[in-house]
Amino acid sequence: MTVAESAEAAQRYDPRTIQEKWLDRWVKLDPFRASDDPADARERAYLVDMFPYPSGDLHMGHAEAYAIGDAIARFWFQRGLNVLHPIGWDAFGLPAENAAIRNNAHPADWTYANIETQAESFRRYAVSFDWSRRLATCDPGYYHWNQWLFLRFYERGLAYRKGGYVNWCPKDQTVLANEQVINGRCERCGTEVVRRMLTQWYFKITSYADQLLADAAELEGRWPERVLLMQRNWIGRSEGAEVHFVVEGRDEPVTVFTTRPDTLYGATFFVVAADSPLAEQLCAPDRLAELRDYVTEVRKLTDIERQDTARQKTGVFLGTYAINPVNDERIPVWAADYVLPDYGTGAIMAVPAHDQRDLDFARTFGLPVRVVVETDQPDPAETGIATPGDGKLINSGPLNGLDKTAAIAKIIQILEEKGLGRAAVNYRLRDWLVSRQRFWGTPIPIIHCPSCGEVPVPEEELPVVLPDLRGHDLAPKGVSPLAAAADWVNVPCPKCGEPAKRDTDTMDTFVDSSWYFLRYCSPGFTGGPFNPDDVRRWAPVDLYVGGVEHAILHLLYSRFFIKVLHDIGMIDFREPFTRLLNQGQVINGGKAMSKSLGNGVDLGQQLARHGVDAIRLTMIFASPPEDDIDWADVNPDAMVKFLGRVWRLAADVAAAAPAPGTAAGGDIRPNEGHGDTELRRVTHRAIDEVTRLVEAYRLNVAVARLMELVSAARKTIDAGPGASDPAVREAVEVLAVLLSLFAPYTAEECWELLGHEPSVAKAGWPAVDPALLVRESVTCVVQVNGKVRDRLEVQPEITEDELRERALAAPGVIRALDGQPIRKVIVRAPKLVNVVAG
RNA sequence: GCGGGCGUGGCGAAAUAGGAAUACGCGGCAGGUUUAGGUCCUGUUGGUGGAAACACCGUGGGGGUUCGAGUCCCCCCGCCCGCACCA
Repeated sequence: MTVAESAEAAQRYDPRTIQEKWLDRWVKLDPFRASDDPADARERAYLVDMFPYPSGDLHMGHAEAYAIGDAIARFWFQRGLNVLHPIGWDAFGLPAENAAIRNNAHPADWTYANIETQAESFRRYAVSFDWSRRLATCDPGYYHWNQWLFLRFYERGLAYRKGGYVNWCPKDQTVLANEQVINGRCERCGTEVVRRMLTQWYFKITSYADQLLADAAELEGRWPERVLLMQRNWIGRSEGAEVHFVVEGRDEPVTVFTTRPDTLYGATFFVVAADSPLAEQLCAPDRLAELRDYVTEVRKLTDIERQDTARQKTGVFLGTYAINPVNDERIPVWAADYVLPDYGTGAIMAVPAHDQRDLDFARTFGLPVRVVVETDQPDPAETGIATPGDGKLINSGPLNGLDKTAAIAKIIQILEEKGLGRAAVNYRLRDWLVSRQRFWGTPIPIIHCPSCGEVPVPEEELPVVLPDLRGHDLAPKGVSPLAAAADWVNVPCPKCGEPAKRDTDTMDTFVDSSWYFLRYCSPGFTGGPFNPDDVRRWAPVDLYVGGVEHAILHLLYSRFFIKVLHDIGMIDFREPFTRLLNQGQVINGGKAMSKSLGNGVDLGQQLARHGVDAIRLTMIFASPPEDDIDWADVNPDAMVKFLGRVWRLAADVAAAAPAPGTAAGGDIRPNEGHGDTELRRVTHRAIDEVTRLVEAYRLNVAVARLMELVSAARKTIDAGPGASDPAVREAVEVLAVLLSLFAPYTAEECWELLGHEPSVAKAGWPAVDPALLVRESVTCVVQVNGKVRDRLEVQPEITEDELRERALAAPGVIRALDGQPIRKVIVRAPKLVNVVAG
């Protein structure tokens, strides 16, 4: 490089050189360590970005999510808070196993290699993490505590094993939780899920259904409304009653749940889920063969077919009768697949007149329909349209004449008095199936002993470390690959010492992610999952940033875990995430990026082409954080251009008025009222507005304000007092600090050009001079009949009378009035006058 | 079907508490700098009419409340998301 060339390079904004320089310095400086010092008086703040799954390198979606979280974390740092902003990896899971099968390697090799790649990319992406706290859930030092927590759940009856129908993914050869079945398909691979009868481990999340629902109210306004709504729907609380029906030939009554006990007199038949054990129990012996044939047919249906509501109703009569407890009527018992075995009690009373599904069934099989709620709608038996429930009860004995609410109360009272039923609440939520027949997960710390049964692994023997199994076949076979590790499986029973076997299933990875944000508080702690003192200091998480795809799964499970830990007495709060911010997705050409569409955008290439700062700024500026960004609609070069303008401002200031020595600590130099007042007003308004905008997560608008500040500073240099004006230095120093939230490399470089060290990250948020926010004059809009006809420059403190007078004299007003009489004048000093005429 | 959200320039988007619609950026147009292109800088850019001043229209459509509505209320249309035989 010649001297002339290097001189020119020095005057050009060069993102690449800047990046390399600061990346190096930050590693040494490590500016974002959270302080655990109890004597640190700064207010603490805890921000967590949902941790990534280490499948390859970071992608465009990560770039958006972490740019948003980082802007807010850096804002908190600049505001002087003691910020905890950690990172880790959700490192167990199927893709690692599948990659290991493909490459005949160990899942750990693939996982840890990807973690290193992502960690390096995070550094380059300049995210303000406290790197001393990084964790990976596949470390034995982490999953040790999954096992420990599992045993705490087990002790309290919150972890249990039961047989029953489960969702089974034939491709992944493992069971799935209900939450992982999306439209009848596997959440991971999209394969249609089938039902299988298996014995599996569950967490009793249903015990917390009411609390999960009740506490959601506290999150109102702090979590996105749609997430709360999805959770409420998922929990699916309904109020009603349980009613006991005696079935002829059976001693024990059968209980049904109904939300409409008031229509009990309209029950004309009884339906039990065909594939529940109850169906066989209620079936007359001579009908058993028919029932079994029917169940075989039902089994052939996939969940997707079964959920098709347009499907013709099917079922079989079981040859028995149930007795309606309020009128002793004999009603036939049927088995059908429209009644679900695992909702309510798996049996219903059918009221065809007022329930569409029951009516469809009744019409298919010629069963009677009896109207018990009087409405102005035509007869359901004729129209095939069930009439809804609001009206006066008829044909219902003591309920006649009552409306719905009164009838429900009355019938519940009658049922309870006679011991025939009671008021009841039912939830759609089912227990969380946590065992998986896969290798790469946390081993379940239970030993099965032929004589002692389930025996917890003693605490001092934790962690139960995964066997290596390197070179073994990890391919899914429907039983856990761990079963093949004979040395590992066969152990003496901890209780009796006789030969026993380890449980070979592993835990759902959502167990790992249900509490990782507590582990960050003390990642090396060996006395428990977390150090309670540290958790008390930092948790709950003040702001949680991540995608809406976890609205139910992860967020519901985490809330459940926190409630259990609270009840165990390990923590003193009941909700994990005080605020939740769901960022949008990065799409391309209106569609999600995907290999099959060939519309993927590679983050590495984007960063190489435009630089980290420009990509971060593109992500922030494109739209509000919650909205999707269509990469086809954005232009990172525009951000490069903007960053170049900022850099040149700093270069101009440095050249025009070299800083008098270096200001260590890096405070913005007090301006003491010098320089161009107009620019100073713009600067202080920018500080004020950006502060409020970032606090409200309105980051795209905050960037727009920075752009305005850049334009104002440029004008002052080129067409005003020039680059040596103190107001210009002040503007550019402020700009560097504000910009550091979004474009840290460029901000650092500017800060250094302005004569500061060691890092803009240590600068502190600039203070607003309130005197500069007061406007000298205000533009008053003068309307005639609501239309703007003139504008006046007025003093902010102008009186209503004076303003009215001036407005009526304004030329635009006189012209618009054209002699019409004035009926009314509305004055909103100092901004608006509306003259009503005619 | 049920529940929720959203419709603003050619495009991404702004608009404290009902008070200047379209901030900021992209794209377009014009000019300056430049040998040229690019870079950079400046101006301009909702529609219609007009030389201009200016007028009229304009936030999916229709109605309403109000001195005043992108914002509040009612009806409709369109798009997106969630749930979906949940008794």
